[in-house]
Amino acid sequence: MQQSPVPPEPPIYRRIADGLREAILSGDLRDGDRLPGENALMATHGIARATARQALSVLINEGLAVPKRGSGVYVRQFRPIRRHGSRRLSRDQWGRGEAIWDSDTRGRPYTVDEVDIDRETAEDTVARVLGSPEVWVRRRRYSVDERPVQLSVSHFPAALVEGTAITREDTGPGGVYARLGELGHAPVHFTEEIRARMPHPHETVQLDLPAGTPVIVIARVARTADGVAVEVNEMVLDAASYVLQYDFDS
Amino acid sequence: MQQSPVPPEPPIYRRIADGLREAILSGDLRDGDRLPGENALMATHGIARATARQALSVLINEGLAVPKRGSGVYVRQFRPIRRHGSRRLSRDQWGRGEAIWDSDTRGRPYTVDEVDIDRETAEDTVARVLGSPEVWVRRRRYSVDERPVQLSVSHFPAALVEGTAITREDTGPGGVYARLGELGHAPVHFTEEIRARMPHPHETVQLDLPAGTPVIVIARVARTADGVAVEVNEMVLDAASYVLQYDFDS
DNA sequence: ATCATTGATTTCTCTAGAGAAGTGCCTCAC
DNA sequence: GTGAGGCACTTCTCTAGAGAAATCAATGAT
Repeated sequence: MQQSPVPPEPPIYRRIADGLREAILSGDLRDGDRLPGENALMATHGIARATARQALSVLINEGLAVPKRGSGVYVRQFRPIRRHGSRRLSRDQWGRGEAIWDSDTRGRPYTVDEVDIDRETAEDTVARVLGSPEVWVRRRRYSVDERPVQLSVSHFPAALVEGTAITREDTGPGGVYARLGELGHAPVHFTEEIRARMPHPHETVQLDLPAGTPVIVIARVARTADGVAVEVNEMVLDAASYVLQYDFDS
Repeated sequence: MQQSPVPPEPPIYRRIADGLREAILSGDLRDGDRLPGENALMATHGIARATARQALSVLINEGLAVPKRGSGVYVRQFRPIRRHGSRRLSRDQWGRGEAIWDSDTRGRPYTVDEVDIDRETAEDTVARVLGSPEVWVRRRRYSVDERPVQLSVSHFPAALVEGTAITREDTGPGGVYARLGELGHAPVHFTEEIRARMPHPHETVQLDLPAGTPVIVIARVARTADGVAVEVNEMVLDAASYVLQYDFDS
């Protein structure tokens, strides 16, 4: 147990990264600004290419910068979408509460890029919650402003939705929840479980994620008034594009 | 607009990373298992050290592996704590003098490592929400099983809590919410905003985060029945240690 | 004016090698 | 047995250099 009398200096690449990060977080470098590239860092600091790249990779993996091959390295922009979980209780009662984080509140239009509907045998966890091994699965990708921001996989008990519009691409007005209501299984209770992690490779491709961007994973279970689970929906969100909001009373 | 007839092969380091990832996700390599290191990859694939390191760094930045200097590279483990949102803040709990955190850990003991209480001038956003530029700030770090898992910074309007136990280290039974209740400002409405991002350097140090671990940031605003904000709490969570849960009705 | 080509710039991938620093195991002295 | 020292192994940091691939702007042909 010996005390280190002199804290060792951080390595070169880290000192350079620290300096650049400071410039970004302090606002000296703003969204879309160009960072000094490999060649610039090599010249100004007198270091090898690999060391310059290592410094830049720190910022890239932190999600603060994005490299554009053949062009340069740029400060990452962050303009999140606000996704409301439970708002109904609160909205009317105490009016508009002011938000902590800035976000794009005006509703930007969603588009659904890809739709894929199948009848499958569910994974164990999904099958257990839904009480049905056979499920209909709706996979969708949502985009905002031409940018993919969310993947969504919905599971429905096969016996429940067989033959309904839920098994077709166009679910009709009101979407799947309206159809479930018509079947006498209107979802009323919701549970959402939230995690965050680094994306898997296929998620990186489908969401077009740069390095250093985590994903938020939401697993939502919708239940009827009787407590019967009628939908399990797993959503994968580009974390840089979203702020989730939940309002509730004690 | 030319179609690429032959999809180009991914670079070596990526193919190696893909193989190792497959082994991890498929379960061939499990929590704590050791991955082939730099030297092993160099020998088996006939590549340079830098290339082997690049392959391993992919997995490390994805949070799937953790390097231990002088020892090796190991598969990462994931054991989350469940944090209940809308359910945990029930009046019953803090009315009975129980801390909020108790229900988070499901009986697992938590410790407060660091406590720091100050009177400060708040940032703009916090000042605006609380309607008070002067605030008392409580900074805390929570650990479970000797591991730091959460940083928490609470803000209270200075005029409201001046002279109360909220400005002292020991807030007494029931914590700050019980004290606010005694002052006639019991928090009833809650708003939580959630984001995920890569950690800042000081967060990496304070939470002892390995590379490739995002943080979940929660900004909670607590309001009285009149809609007056009495607390703004920003929490930073080790994303690998948490699952958030919110229950609500439509 | 519009389109194709060229060339400079930039990031990306990889090789080869070297020394520093931390870990863990084994051996040896006590 | 118990602790100290040594040694092999591991990751970490960095240098120097080279070609591939993408971008962007300028140039030239139509």
